[in-house]
Amino acid sequence: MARTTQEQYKAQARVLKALAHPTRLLLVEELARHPRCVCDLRDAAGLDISTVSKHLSLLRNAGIVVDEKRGLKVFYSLKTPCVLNFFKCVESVRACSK
Amino acid sequence: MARTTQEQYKAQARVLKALAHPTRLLLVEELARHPRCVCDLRDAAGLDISTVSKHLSLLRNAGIVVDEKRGLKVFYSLKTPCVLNFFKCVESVRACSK
DNA sequence: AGAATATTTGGCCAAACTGCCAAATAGTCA
DNA sequence: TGACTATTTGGCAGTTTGGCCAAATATTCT
Repeated sequence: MARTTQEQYKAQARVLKALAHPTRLLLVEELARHPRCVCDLRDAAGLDISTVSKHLSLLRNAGIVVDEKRGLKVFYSLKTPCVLNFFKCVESVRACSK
Repeated sequence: MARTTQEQYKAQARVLKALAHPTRLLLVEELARHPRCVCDLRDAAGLDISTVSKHLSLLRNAGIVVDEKRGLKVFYSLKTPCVLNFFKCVESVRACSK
């Protein structure tokens, strides 16, 4: 297998960075249950809706969620449910590092 | 299962954040092969040794690596090899999001 | 002790991040 | 069209990040 390049590390880091924020982890977990509109996610996060919208847009750019407009509302859902594996991974790191 | 708390999200985010940098991913991959001293890792990363030292200290604080002094050198190694699962996870996200 | 080597720490600076508010945009409905 | 709702965008302020250099620290060896 070829050595990992600097570009590959950057791409990997982009994905991890997108998830590396408490609010975005909460959003991902909410979306794991089922698709939600921004206003529902604002309630779940307890932040200004513009802040939530920016977090979602960041997750979309990272390829983690997708959005779909229905009438006035925009529904977000997980594009890559495999991202939920991260939760388990993180918990094992935290368990190991006790 | 109890709902994830804000504190838990913060703790999870700290782990992800520690990994969310190209240089630190490179360091982790190097350490996955075998323990290395800082000077070797500096060569692998191609950065100032003080910069590498700070990245390693950050990884140590996150519980991802441990250090051991041997003579003049300090050897770092993975504390939680399970962290390597992240590479696979990230690659699947990137694969999903094509 | 003094010289040499390996690492860490502190300081600096430019860039990125994250929250809020206000304004702009898009869609619905009377 | 005009009012209303949902979301996004732009801008501001305070904080964090990540690189380098210089200085401090720790260890070894003569």
